[in-house]
Amino acid sequence: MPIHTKLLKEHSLKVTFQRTQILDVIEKHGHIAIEAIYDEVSKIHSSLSLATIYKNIVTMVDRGVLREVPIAGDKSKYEIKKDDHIHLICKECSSVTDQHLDDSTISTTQNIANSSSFAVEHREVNLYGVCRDCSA
Amino acid sequence: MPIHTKLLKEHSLKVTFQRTQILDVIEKHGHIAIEAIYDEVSKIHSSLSLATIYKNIVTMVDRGVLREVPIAGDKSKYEIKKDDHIHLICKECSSVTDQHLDDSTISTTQNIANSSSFAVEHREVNLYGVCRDCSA
DNA sequence: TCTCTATTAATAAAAATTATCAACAAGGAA
DNA sequence: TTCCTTGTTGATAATTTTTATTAATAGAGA
Repeated sequence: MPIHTKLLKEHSLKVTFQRTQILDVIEKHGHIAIEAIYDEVSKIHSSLSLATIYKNIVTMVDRGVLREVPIAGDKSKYEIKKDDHIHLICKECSSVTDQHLDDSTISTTQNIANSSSFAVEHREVNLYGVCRDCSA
Repeated sequence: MPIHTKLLKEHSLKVTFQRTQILDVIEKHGHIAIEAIYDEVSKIHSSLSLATIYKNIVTMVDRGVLREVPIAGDKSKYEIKKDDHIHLICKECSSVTDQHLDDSTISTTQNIANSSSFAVEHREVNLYGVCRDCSA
């Protein structure tokens, strides 16, 4: 069974062509904005409605299939939900790349939250700057 | 000289009534969305235009007076720019509170960025969850 | 295959953001 | 202080982004 079919079923969502295409495109790009998903899925399914993208993004975020990555000064991007990690966000080319979030940082921030009696559900660590390619 | 007058002058921006009011409201709330700034400043300056808020937010972010705080599932909020810090973001009441970002976390993330030859300009550490008040 | 219900496409509507431009105000120069 | 230049404001239009509506369609279980 295709990986994204499985993912949808696990979250009790019907497996439609549109949804699997959306997930394929997100997976392929890692992080991608709504308009760009639409542009790309439209290539292989020209009758696709932009509203369908919006609705599916909303439902898949709600169900925990996707996660929104809000970005300062830009549109939000979306990724397949996975364990908390670091984002390196390039302000030149607006690329987003993942990095492992180490346990010490997790526990340190956990302590900070605990001291405020704040119950953390997930962490967002974004480093804004210039990527290797753009600084060359 | 009022603190926000000084802040504007330091960034070579004209000191207008609207700007100082906007900064006062942001300072008072810590983190606040555009529509809410408009609602509050309008109370004491009824002829205020919403477009004026938008234009000023954009220019003050550009000049480094303000910083955008993008939030997953919500509108961006804005804060007076200061050293990198942690945000505790409550998904119940959508409050945002600041916490000190410790040096060890800064240096750990710095190392991660270095290993990718990524030049960090600023860090965004957001912890999403439920605040003390809302979990009571 | 049939049936039920969720999903899609198309489109309208609403909400959010940006652009335009004449009137006005801030701040420096005289 | 007054004048002048230029940036800012307010009003509004235009654009962009997102959500709602609804009839037709397609997925998934019986």
